[in-house]
Amino acid sequence: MPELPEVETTRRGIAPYVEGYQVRSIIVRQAKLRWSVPETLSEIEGHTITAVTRRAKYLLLSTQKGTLILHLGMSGNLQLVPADRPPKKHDHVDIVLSTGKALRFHDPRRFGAVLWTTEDPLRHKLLCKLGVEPLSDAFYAQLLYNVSRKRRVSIKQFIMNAHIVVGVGNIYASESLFKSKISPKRAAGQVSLARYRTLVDAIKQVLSCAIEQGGTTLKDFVQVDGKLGYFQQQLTVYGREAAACVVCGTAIKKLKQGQRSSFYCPTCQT
DNA sequence: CCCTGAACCTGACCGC
DNA sequence: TGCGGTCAGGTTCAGG
Repeated sequence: MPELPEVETTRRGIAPYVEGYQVRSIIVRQAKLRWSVPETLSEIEGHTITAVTRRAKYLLLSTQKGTLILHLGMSGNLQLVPADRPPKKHDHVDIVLSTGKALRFHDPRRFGAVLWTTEDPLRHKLLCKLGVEPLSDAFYAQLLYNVSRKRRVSIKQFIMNAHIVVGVGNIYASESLFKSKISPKRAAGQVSLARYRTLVDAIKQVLSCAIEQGGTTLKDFVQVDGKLGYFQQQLTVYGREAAACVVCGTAIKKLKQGQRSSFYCPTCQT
């Protein structure tokens, strides 16, 4: 379910109900997620969550004792529910708070993760090799240009590589390339500095716009309050195979790149 | 180091 | 109604 805007929307949604409150208990109904939920996660019980932050698509719940690391995978979501509400199918983990509410992790496909570290979370194995945040000043055209020289991988796969830049998921990768008029098939090493400037701007715009909209570009995005996000009909190419390009009317094409679907306008994007 | 493809898992949908 | 195949918003890992 989540791309970066959905994760950021989730972070903003839960923060007011979580920050400053104590964790009463952890309930694990299904420990087998992407990685097993560690037994040591119970160490968080009795500690106060001091901050909810995000790195890439990971949510970090900090306490004095350690940090709970959450990833929503493909199909995960977090909801704030009364702690005594009966769990539904795929409600794998509850973080029960002293307020009587629980942060409930739901994830049918179980590609998500709930981890615990007492070290600096940014040094964690999963976080330490991540690329730059797309909405930060550390993400700029010259960086992409330099890193992409001699790379033959497609530009689409290149911008989705989390070692380079994080948070550009499959939908927004297609959308950003359309906005910057670059073919997803073009080799990353064959993209000019000028075009990387356009692309970086497009990625920043597409992501921040989606965050402003509340991350509701995804049709089944469930917000923290349980409401379905209002699906904005604003995707210009993703999921629009054979439909008319919003700019020139050409039929949108679909192709597979690195096992993922890409959508593009063969006329506008070169 | 770079690149590709398999793997993890469930559910929805489509054609027969 | 059932069955098999395909597809889905992510990411790591093994191997060439």
